[in-house]
Amino acid sequence: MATKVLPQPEREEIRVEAVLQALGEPVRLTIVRALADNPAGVCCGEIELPVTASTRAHHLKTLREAGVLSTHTDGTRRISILRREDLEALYPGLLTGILSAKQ
Amino acid sequence: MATKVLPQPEREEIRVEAVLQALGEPVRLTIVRALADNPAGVCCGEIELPVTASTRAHHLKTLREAGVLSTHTDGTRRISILRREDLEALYPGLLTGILSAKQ
DNA sequence: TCACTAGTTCGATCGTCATCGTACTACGAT
DNA sequence: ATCGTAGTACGATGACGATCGAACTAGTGA
Repeated sequence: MATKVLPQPEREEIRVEAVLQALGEPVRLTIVRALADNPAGVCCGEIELPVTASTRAHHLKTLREAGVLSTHTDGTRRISILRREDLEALYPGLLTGILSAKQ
Repeated sequence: MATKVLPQPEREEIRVEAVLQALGEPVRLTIVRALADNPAGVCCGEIELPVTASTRAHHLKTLREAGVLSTHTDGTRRISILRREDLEALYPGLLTGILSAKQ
């Protein structure tokens, strides 16, 4: 089945501006919250979003390139996982703070 | 001298999307870092920025309306202060995480 | 009163990006 | 092989926002 990890920045390549800009978009923040609720990873299509599939793919790419999430293939599906460890190492408390928002 | 506080959202009116969007802009992040280094407040013009005065005013307004900083008049000057307490109460760890970034 | 200084506001411009539809790729099942 | 499903890539469009200059406001000091 040869799962494959999609290209993403190394931990030391992650820039805080990119992370914040990625998180500062409502749809993407929804995605991040969904990923936070599912540490095992989520299939992109499972997250309910008010946008089409192509827009969804665009946001996932943005989040991946910013270093917020990691994506690996699983057959025809793509599983995304929040890069908690990396983000916590770089910006301790940031993720927790964001997720603690009462929305 | 009657200093006056410029209009800003109450703590419970602050939205995490607005905060993250405000912080996800390089110039504004520079401003926030400068404010973090000066808990007593900073006069807008003192922060070295690669933009004109009007753009600077625009960014300060954005940050104020997002609830990131507070501004009060002091004669002809305007002093801005990071709303650390409010942000820490709403999103504990967020600010610390961002500021701990090695840039 | 009359400048001078600090800063805002307004309108215009320009770039970026969120969104969409369509076409495409890749995997799985029949 | 063929079809269906999951998702991406591309090109176009429209909206938002970063930027600027110019005009304006307000406080300070001569």
